[in-house]
Amino acid sequence: MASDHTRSAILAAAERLYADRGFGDVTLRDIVAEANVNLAAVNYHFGSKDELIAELFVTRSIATNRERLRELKAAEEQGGGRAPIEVILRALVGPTLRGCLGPENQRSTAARFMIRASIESVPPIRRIKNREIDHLRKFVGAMRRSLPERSDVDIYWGLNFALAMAHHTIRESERLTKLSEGKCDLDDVEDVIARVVSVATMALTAGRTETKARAARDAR
Amino acid sequence: MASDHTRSAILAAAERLYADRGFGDVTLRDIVAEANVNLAAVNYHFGSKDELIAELFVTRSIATNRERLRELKAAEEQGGGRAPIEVILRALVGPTLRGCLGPENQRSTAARFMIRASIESVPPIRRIKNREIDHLRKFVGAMRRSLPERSDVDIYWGLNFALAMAHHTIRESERLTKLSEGKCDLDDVEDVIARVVSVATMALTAGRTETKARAARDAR
DNA sequence: GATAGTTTCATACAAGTGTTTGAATTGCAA
DNA sequence: TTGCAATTCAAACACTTGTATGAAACTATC
Repeated sequence: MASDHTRSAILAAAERLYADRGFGDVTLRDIVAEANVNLAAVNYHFGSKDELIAELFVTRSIATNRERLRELKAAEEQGGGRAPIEVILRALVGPTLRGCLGPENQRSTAARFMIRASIESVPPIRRIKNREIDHLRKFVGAMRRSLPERSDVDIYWGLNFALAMAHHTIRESERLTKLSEGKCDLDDVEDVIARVVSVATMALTAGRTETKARAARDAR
Repeated sequence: MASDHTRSAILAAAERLYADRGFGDVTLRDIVAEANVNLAAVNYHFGSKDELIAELFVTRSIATNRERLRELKAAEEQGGGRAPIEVILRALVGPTLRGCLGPENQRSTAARFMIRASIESVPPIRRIKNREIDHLRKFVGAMRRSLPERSDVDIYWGLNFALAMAHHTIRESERLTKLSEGKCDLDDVEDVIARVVSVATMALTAGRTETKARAARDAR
């Protein structure tokens, strides 16, 4: 297994092409041309196209998840096993947002790849995402400890909305920029994180949901 | 143009198949088999596969947008040109959520198709979605009138988050059900709408973001 | 430096795709 | 009925896709 040169050239080329042009119209032939390797090398080193994509995605999402858990663990240790909800939420959405937003011209290939993966949702990636639930449960646990008086249902909804805001902002960042005519600064990642965390925190700490829901329903 | 029989049979079959199996693995041959028409009929009546998909999506999203604007207009007229923010948000996310959620076994083909369109994001559909901005501007206008003291940036972010929660909940409804082990009832559409509207309203009406964030941080 | 295992390569394969063609059929008007 | 346009049809076209093959080139070990 001398140099791994071919293998990593394929990975790099594939990530770059997928990031730039999406999964839809990048073929194995495009990839091997970009990597200057033989067509058969993909199947030799990865088994199939789908496994190549899976490896790319797994690598990146493991890195994100590790960073998430690192932040979460640090926060809980500092708080003696119980972290403030904002810090938990920040650990949940911060790494993803930091990894995908920021000044467009200095976004890493990895970031652009993950944005694509978030937009296009191709089968091998979807399969991996479905296994992400165990990872999320760790955040559910931390949130329960942070807000013990809160019902499970509210916790789940809060988690869902936090992820919703983060992922949707990544997916539709271009549209938001256009809609707001540049007034929403998506390059200021920390501001975006603060906004998402703030709203998610409100969702989780405001008066009981049934009350809110009834109030909202009656308001019409 | 006697009966339109073939044309509408293709539309119905395509919508049903796409809804059930996704855009990825439904071919024109699948569609014409389901519709009991000849393969060439698709190109004869629609020009191309992409135009067929586009027509399906346009039809459905026009219907949703019309419903949205109907609710918005009604609300503003009732309020003398200015509607409460909750009602505006409800007009924004209500029709979409009502169209896509609800008891799974009684979801219309149209609903399941729109969920697919929201998950898979195929090129002809993406092109159409990009033209949705003008439609959203009408809601920006209504929100400005409803919250005149609010900055444009906050309005845009509020709109973004409202759409985020609605669309993400639709896209990931299966995962939320699994994560919460069924505790989050996605069949109760009006409850989902109330939750989304409630959180989005808080996002738009709470004190300035920095204040909110600090307050939330201090609240522990 | 011969040998065994790994990696690379050109090439072919098999299957599936959307689209086109041109003849047959149908439906309607003169 | 005749004529003409619209529609349907079977067939083929043109092309791309991911994958498999088997020989060649390399690499490291003895």
